Amino acid sequence: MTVRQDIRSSGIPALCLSCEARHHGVCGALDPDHLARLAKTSSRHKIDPGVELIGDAETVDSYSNLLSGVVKLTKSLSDGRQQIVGLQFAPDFLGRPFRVKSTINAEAATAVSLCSFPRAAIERTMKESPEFEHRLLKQTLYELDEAREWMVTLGRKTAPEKVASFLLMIARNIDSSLEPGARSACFELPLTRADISDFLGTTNETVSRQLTRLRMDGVIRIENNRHVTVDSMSRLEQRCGGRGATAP
Amino acid sequence: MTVRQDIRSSGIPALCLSCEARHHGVCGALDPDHLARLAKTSSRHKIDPGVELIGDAETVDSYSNLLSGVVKLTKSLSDGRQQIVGLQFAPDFLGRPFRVKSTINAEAATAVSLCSFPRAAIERTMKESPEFEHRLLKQTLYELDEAREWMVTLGRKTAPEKVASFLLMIARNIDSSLEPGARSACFELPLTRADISDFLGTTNETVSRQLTRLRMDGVIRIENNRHVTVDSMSRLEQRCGGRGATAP
DNA sequence: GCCGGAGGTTGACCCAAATCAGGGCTTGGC
DNA sequence: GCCAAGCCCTGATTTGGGTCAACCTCCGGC
Repeated sequence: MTVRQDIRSSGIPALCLSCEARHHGVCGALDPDHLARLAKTSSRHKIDPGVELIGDAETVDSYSNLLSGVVKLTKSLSDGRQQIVGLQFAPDFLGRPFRVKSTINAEAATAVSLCSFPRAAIERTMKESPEFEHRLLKQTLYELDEAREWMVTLGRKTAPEKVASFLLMIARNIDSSLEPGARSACFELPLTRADISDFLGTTNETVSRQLTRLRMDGVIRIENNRHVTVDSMSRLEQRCGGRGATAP
Repeated sequence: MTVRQDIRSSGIPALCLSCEARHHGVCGALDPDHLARLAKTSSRHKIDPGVELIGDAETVDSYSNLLSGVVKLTKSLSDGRQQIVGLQFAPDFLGRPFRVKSTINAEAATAVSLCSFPRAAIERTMKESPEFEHRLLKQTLYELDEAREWMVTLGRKTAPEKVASFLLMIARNIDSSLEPGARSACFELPLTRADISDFLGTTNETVSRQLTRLRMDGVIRIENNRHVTVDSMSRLEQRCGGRGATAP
């Protein structure tokens, strides 16, 4: 409480205020001294869709908090085949600790604004504040869970199930007012059809076909290619291929 | 050094000695006091292939270090489709911090021996020793990298490429004497054909066909279904579909 | 020895999704 | 207004790998 007050009054970027909203914010854990010191080194950036964040000279040696927008993490094979291996939403933390060269590309999927810190500042904070590292561990564990969830989708689901699962995941991440038992949802798709297919391991034609099928069946509506309304969340869930059953 | 001496003389299980072998061992980071206290709570187990480790009453409330053997982490859909989302080799650390119910199944793929600690002891150590948590963060980051690497394989590689990639990964994990530029390798497959297909998102028939194709082409030899000799690592690598190129 | 089951291989067939191709809508530049 | 470039949709065709089925080998039990 006091911490957050202090942040607000000292003009530290808004990201730190929102960190507690999702469990993988990393700043909320800091005491006021560390926060203030970290804040002095921070800088804000606005990034256009399609711009690379990692591999770019300006940001390669920094860590950032994502303030708004969506960032896609991709890996490619040498012949051009590409796979999206993760999506980051505000207020996720961007950057890979303990590693100089990343094998992952990060690219703005939508317009993105972020608040970045020099590598040295973050690593110093990490050393001095165990609680900060603890938060980072939690975010990493969360991302690992997400990645493994998608491995099931990539390896075992059919094309219709993949697209339904994707819509559900986006709905839950974008439409933050969404309750677990909500009957409908409404959001802007942060990705093009081609991006979605890179995420799902299919082609843009297949994504397009499955979306029209969902439209025809009255499960969703789409306006302007991007604005999606899910009329029946339950019917969308049914098409995801059966949520993980741990016991046989 | 002294630490490792102390461990040996105090009869602490061997796992702690091997932790420094791979970067994701977690015990090497502890000071002697913590180590000794942790060691008192430890117990050793031998597990047969096919036995579930998580979901089982005896081990659900504990963390373990894997001493030998291979453990597969799986997720299933309600209709029975299954995906292996991770493999753990000695001396990996098993267990999911900060979470009571796991959505993941862990099962011994081969005969396994492990050394387990009660949940409370590990969590206490984690609180008191930031260095311990730091190691855990590193292991988690490493597993995240592995998971993302496999997402590319699952989403974008063909069946022949998948099988070649799998063999290469196993070779690198099992045959620990393997140098990056080695010309050949030799190891026991820790998984059945069905397991391999669950890992690669295909069927056992496809795995079998691709293995015979590799045999016919003189890239590998197989004895007793499990013992694999890679005669030409370079030709195997060529069939993996082109290692990740970050820049286009 | 006989039997049954698990794991592995191979062939024949078929289908879901990739590929190829064409066309429409929107947006921005000139 | 006109044109070009993205992005999206849809139809026709092809194919990689899934499905089904048969058979083999290796064990362990009795």
